[in-house]
Amino acid sequence: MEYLSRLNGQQRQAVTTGLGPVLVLAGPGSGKTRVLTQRIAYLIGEMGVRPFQILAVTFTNKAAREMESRVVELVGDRAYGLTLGTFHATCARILRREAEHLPFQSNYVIFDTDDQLSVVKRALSDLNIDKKRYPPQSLLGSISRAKNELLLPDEFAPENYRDEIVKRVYTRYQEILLANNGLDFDDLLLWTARLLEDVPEVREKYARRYVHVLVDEFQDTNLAQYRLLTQLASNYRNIFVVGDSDQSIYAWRGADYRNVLRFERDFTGYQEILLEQNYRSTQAILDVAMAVIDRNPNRTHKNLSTSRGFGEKIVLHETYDDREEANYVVEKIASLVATNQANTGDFAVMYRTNAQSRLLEEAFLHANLPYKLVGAQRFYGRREIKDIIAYLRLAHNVNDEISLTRIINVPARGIGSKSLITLRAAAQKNQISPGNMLVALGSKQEQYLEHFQSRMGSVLSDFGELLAGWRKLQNELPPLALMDKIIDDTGYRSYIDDGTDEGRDRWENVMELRRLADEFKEAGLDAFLERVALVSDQDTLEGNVNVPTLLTLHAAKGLEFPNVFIVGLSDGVLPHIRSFDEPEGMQEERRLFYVGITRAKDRLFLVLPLNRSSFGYSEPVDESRFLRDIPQELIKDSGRARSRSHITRSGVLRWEKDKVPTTGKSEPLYQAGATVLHPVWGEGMVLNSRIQDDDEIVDVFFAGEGLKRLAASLAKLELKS
DNA sequence: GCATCGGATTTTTTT
DNA sequence: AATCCGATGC
Repeated sequence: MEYLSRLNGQQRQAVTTGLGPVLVLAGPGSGKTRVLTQRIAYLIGEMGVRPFQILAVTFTNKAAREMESRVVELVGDRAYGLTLGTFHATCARILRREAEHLPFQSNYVIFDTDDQLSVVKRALSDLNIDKKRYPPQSLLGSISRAKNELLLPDEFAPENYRDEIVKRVYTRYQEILLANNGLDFDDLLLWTARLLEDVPEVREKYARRYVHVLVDEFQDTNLAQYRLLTQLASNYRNIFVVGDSDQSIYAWRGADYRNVLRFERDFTGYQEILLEQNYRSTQAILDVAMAVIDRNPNRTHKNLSTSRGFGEKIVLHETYDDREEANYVVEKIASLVATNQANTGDFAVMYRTNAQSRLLEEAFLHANLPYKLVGAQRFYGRREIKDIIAYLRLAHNVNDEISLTRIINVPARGIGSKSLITLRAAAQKNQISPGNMLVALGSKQEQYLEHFQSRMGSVLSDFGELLAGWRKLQNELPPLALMDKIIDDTGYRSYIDDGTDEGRDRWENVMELRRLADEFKEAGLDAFLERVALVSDQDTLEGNVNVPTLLTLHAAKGLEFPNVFIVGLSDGVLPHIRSFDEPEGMQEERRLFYVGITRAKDRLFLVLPLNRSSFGYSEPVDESRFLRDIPQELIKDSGRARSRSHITRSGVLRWEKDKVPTTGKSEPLYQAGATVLHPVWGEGMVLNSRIQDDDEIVDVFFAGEGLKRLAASLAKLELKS
């Protein structure tokens, strides 16, 4: 129990509290994860609770993994059997196990946002609704909101004409999903919650098993998640939730702060514990954060305090435009690293919208500085990855028509839209799915051939034969082998790798996916597909790469960095223009800014461009209204020139242009972050190094000299440890 | 059935 | 600026 001594009084109270409902209100940096993990350890180690009786849910796999490893650190293999995972993954598993009670089969596939959009479009065309008048995106939003409120199509009560349309589309949408044996993200929560509410024996089973339920980021739960939790905790009422309403930034996807009120109402006699002591940031940063968040109405003021001291004032910097904003960030990072004030991995650059990452990436590439970018889209959104996954999904579940439509003619095999329409019609006539019709054609069931012209029939049968083959192998081969067979059968490699640089990149992405598939030798195709469907953006954050991180403010939640840049602080970006109409939205923007600020441990840089390019044009922009709320005495006197007219396009340090690194065989001797000694310039910091033509090219930042590019064979560098 | 061109459209945030 | 969609021609 020696670990308990490292907790403060409130934390210890939370960790060691007895049975019953507990609501922990935890400010940023107050050791929330620590409390959760130690609570689990305490239950296992001191209260004699068996791990399989504990359920802990988070929002991202990364948070789940981190909690798991910390629990293992504390109690070792006594943690074995613990249920710890994201809401979505936990639900996905329950649904596979309990599929017999539900209107789909256990080998269902999970539809991502793109798939969902395809389904909406299908529904619109089935119903003859004009998608110009009813944009699929917005209909999908309405459907998703309904699902988050646990409303099935026939329970959806229209309040206006648009709702009538939504209801019709939603009805058709859900029919299509079920016909495809597919579930969307919202369904995972919806069906699990409904299952627990509607089938008493299932509820009993889980409510009796899970003696303790723990929830991270409670402020981000939606109604479906809340109802799910109350069902799970219905037997023992040992529910331990941790959250911070000031960090609620997901209302737009159904998160409902009223869940805190519901909790207070439904779990009477609950204990409330406040964690206010901050262990992360300097007081200067906390003062800025409080100044910003205090402007939100209807909240109780939290007094964030730290024992870390005041620290450095924050930096507010204006640049001419967004391009120079990116350059400023890169230069600032380089100079802090070069002057030994920080390590390369100590930085995060945060922005409101994903599109803002592009200029930043360009600036980093230009300066030859490595970086990492958080965002699942980056990988899983790629065409080649989606193609391969669609093939696997189809092999796993031939009813998945969305995947079928995606790849039936990729690579081109002469099955165009005409054939597809004919296939669909024929399948419908025979009361089977198009996938099954193909499999039948491929298995030489000639009776179906009569629906097609001879050439069409033979191309379809050929493809059906392939599909039938994969389907058979799907259970025998590990995911990687099946993937290779598909790539081989379809000639996918020569299709994608056309000899261009882009083609090579695309093939490398496929190789990356192969590597991931290889990790699922034992777990199987099921688990692999679930994993690729439920990756979150944060999950793409690799742990130990020691380079700056680029990420959205949303993705930054739960993380911390010594030095944080928040860029694009102009009105319309942060707060985003789409939130201008409703005060609720504006308040959420403010919380988003607050989340960003409170990620910083030591230094905070707020950067704003005076001009911004959008759709190809550069326009002057106003500064973010949030900046006006920060007291001057917390801001370092820098960057904010006497007059805005002093800030011009000129005088920007441009880093040497160079070619992309070649593919050398050996490893660079000098690693980014290492200190080297040069006979003339003295001590410098390695920013980047790569092998080029049998030599090593090293970029070194010398405090007095600036950035120098050196050839290792000539420069006589000495590596200091 | 497929490639190409031109015009429209895009940008909120994500499990 | 970049991508997507639909119409057109081959």
